[in-house]
Amino acid sequence: QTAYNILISGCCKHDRNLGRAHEIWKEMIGNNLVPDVFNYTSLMKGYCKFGQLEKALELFKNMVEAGVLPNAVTYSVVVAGYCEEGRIDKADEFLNEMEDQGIVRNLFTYSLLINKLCKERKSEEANELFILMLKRGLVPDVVIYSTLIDGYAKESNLSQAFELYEKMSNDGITPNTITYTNLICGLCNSRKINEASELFKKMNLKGLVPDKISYTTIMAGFCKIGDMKNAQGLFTEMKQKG
RNA sequence: GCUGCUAAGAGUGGUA
Repeated sequence: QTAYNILISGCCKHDRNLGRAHEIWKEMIGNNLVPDVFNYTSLMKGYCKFGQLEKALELFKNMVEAGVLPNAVTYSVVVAGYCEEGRIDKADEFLNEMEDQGIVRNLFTYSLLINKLCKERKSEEANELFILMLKRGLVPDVVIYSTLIDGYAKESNLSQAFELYEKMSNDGITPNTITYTNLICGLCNSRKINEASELFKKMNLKGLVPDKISYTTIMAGFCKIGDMKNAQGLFTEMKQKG
């Protein structure tokens, strides 16, 4: 059963293998195995990821009818599917149904909604949701903070972005490479390359190792203002460090 | 084809 799930989830990573995933699914059933919540969720994720939300919803119905209880992961997979289609309203509705079933919203479900709102450049709404989440007693983590920071940074609302950065530090949550990259990206887009550069150094001083994305982000910032010299310097450094 | 290796969340820029 677990072996089947490895195959199914593996197939679900590329849309061209979705059909294959379904065949494995059928084979599994043909071998008298009853799909469990993992199997359902894996296949549903494949469908959600590649724009076939209807099929995922059908599976959801099937599993409930078969007496297999969806868990928080199952719900969040569907929520991700709704978000993918830009249906935040439906996603939220679905989460209400989840809560009716006695499963509370967690960091993952909030993160999905917050991320989608941020991507739609609705950071204020995202922030309101974030505050609601806090009121419900959930403890934010570095992912949620980074998501929100990115949202504000992308709206060029740098003051809010840095305010959150301060807040998370006060809350004892350590910013990671992604958090810094998000801030740096915001600074670069506002042509504040000097501040971006400072932050990049600060990040290194804190022992964080810039990755490929950190480098390309700040390099793009230098390129943007025509400072090819520094851009190339960073590129050299990047190659040296592997 | 790019970054795969067992179910859910975050970051850059891409070429056909």
